[in-house]
Amino acid sequence: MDSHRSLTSRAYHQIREMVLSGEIQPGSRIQIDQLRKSLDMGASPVREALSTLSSEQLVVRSEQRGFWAPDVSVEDFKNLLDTRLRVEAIAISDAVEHGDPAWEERIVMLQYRLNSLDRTEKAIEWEAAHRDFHHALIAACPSHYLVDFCMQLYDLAVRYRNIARPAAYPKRKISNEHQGIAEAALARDGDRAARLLVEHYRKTGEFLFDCLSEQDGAIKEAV
Amino acid sequence: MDSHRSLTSRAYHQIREMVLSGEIQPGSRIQIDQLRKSLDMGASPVREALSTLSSEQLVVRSEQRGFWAPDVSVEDFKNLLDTRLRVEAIAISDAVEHGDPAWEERIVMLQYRLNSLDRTEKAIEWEAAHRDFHHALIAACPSHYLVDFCMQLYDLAVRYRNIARPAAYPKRKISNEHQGIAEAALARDGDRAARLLVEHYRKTGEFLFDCLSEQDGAIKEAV
DNA sequence: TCACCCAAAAATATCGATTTTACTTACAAA
DNA sequence: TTTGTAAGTAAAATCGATATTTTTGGGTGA
Repeated sequence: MDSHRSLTSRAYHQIREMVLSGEIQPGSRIQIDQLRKSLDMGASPVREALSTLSSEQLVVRSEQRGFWAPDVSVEDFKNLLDTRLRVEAIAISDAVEHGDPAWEERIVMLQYRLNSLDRTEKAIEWEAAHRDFHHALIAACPSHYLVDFCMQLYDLAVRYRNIARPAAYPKRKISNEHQGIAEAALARDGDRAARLLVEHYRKTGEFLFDCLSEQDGAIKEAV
Repeated sequence: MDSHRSLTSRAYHQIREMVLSGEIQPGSRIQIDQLRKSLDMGASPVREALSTLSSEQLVVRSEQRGFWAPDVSVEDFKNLLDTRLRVEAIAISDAVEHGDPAWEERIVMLQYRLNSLDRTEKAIEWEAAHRDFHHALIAACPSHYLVDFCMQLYDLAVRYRNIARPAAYPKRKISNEHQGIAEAALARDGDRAARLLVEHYRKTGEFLFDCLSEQDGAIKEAV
């Protein structure tokens, strides 16, 4: 990729992936020296990457004491989801209002791609396509501030999805939901698109919510 | 301050101030070596600070080519303001719904402090108090994601205010507007608080909008 | 005059080593 | 026991130097 030219950006992307995937456990310490060795680079690029990640909430920095993977909690996930629903509803309405033909075509293309990929067999590609699809929906929103914020929340939500580790994905046809949202967007029905998107997130959210609560329970029992 | 213990955080705050105040001109290059000397420290803390700032949109990073102060434009300010109005309206409604006595007391206290300070004679203190006041209004919003985002947008807006350099501040009594918002919030009238807050920002926004447009005109004439 | 290429200069990116800070353990005094 | 203190250890923070990359400026040929 173009953005992996410098060691700093390689470190950024790799550490980011480790946090999002749950490979680095929530609440656990992130040691610079250890990363430095496993990534085979000096401390500077690692520190820079961690600094950047910490202002994206993907890493928590404690002055003079190092870096940590953020804690997770049902409470936090509730806030995250709730914020996302409301902000992204605004973003998609804006996008529907301002989208041009290129915006439409990209949505169509990505929806097709998403349908072509098997979620479990081609997990990496599916993840990337899913993110691209949701980005494409709101990409025509004139405020890049809003779009960037939505994608930041998207990433944090994906982390919760990975950490909740659902035994199996729900049976409801997610691709149908995607199609509904895309159709509403392309039909320039902003309200409907927003409503369906919110519903889509809320359903996924509640499913994960249950997974998380079970884990919490299991942990408490173990103690 | 507590947060200035490390060189990195000193660098962060100082560079941030330089960008927000307009001391570093929009679009101009930010040279590491120059900063390193003027701040009297090594390159590492400076780079870390710049990395952090770049993911807060206060600095633009161009891979392998260094760092720059973000460009400004009327278009961008429009987006920024518009985003802010809508997101902060949500935040203050939430805060009004969830605020506790400590939240109320802090608003009262900060409004008093703000009124006691002269905007031109005690500019630094006024700025800090103004930021604290606006933060206090939304601080009871349960989603720290939303609150943090609002404050990020607040800072970007302050940058525009500093860059627009209004010859004189408008005559309208800003403290009255603040009081109106605070009263509505304390009376638990979320809708009214949101409406007044939006109005407050929009008025300031349009005022700055004019200043910026004039500057644009002046620049074009000079060329 | 203009476009193009190459060498010198400047600036960024990175590393390895040093310094500083925070945490832990051990021990002594109350 | 509890409290306080001091030495030792581990990790982060920082620095100075080196390696890479980009930019600049001048010269050449069409």
